[in-house]
Amino acid sequence: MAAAGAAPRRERMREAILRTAASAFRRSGFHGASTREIASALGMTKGNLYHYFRDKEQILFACHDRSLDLMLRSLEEVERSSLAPEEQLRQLIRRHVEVMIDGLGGSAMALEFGSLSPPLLRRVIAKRDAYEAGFRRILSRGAARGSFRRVDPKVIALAILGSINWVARWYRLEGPMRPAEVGEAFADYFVRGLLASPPAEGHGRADRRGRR
Amino acid sequence: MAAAGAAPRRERMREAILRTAASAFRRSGFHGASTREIASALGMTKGNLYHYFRDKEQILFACHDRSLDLMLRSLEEVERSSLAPEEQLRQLIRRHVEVMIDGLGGSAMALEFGSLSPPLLRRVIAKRDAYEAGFRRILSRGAARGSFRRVDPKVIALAILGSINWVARWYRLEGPMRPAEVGEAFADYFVRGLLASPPAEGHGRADRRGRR
DNA sequence: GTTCCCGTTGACCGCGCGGTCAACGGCGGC
DNA sequence: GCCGCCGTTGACCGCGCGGTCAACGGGAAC
Repeated sequence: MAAAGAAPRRERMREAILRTAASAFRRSGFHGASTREIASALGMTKGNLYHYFRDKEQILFACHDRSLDLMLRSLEEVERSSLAPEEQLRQLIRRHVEVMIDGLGGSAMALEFGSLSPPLLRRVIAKRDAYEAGFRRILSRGAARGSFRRVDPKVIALAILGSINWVARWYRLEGPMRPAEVGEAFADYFVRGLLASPPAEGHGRADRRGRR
Repeated sequence: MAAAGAAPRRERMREAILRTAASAFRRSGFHGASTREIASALGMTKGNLYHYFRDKEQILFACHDRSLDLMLRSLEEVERSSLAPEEQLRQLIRRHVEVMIDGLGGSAMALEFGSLSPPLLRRVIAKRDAYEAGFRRILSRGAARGSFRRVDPKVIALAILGSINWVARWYRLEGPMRPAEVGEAFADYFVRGLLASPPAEGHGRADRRGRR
């Protein structure tokens, strides 16, 4: 056989399992989705899952870990670019939305992680925190340049991320909107709420605020 | 006796159970939280739960149902008021955030409902849809008046609601922010992204912005 | 043709789950 | 002072879960 696939057989199987499992976890929750059910959706039996993952928890962990890696890669690329902060933010939001929808495993960020044992939980949280920190960094950079209003980056980052992660709860592939359209709408809305001056024109030199 | 408490004993017990259960469901998921664990957090034994609710599913259903009723009541009050749409939206967001945090272990709207059986699920979805419809109505009304930009009300409503529901995932009472501050920050941000003309800083709101 | 290995199976295990129920006890009504 | 009732218990049940393992089979390597 030629190395066309590029991904070793075993690795492709692991990925298929993660996709299926993530989807089941999202539908029924970690404890609600049985290993039998996941296996059967893949056309195999439960025992076989354990040749690819040590246990169920490792599957949940891998879901989170992979999708967080995807997100972190997006973040890195966007930050390395020379785009203005508002454009960086727009792009990051777009990509996050698309990973959330297309990268089926992607929606892992919306899964419960309360069910992970402390060591694995710590690793997931560390990556999630790194991602959130990047988000806040972009907000702060934009504020420093004067293109964004000065907001609390923590709360606003969580607001934006919450919206995006929630997409996994309502988006349906059969629906009328393409993933990219959702991403565009979100990016537009969230960036607009941050801009110091109205987008169309007018350098309305924002007010100097500083109470409290 | 003196009707001071106003709520019959039994009803108060039911409410306590719902609070505790909602919190457990949020932490571990519906299937991950055992009835023994919920009962023990209330200082009782599992069997006793079944004197207040027929089964575990009824508990989850009641969580959703009550918090949706709260939200719908908010919506009704806000819509009946004569406030401008942007002020209605601001208030609705504030109240939703606060119910989410303070309310019935509040965050029921953020719980999985995939575990409900079809008949109960339908009832929950009906109420949720009614609430979302109200949200969209306010957006459309604002657009009709020219105070809001013309956006897709569906997507934007889901964006806002996602953010708010996500609060249940990260808000900690021990944290630095008061619930009302989160609500204010959200209301401000989400309304600003919708306004057709820049805020102009004079809406008589007693907001305090700026971080330390 | 023979060997070996890896992906796969299905029978099996113990556990903790959701849910049931007979018994009980303390308090309010009389 | 007695009765009846409601809230509460804890022993109990069957089930389906996550996880294990001996056995097997078919394709690649030689």
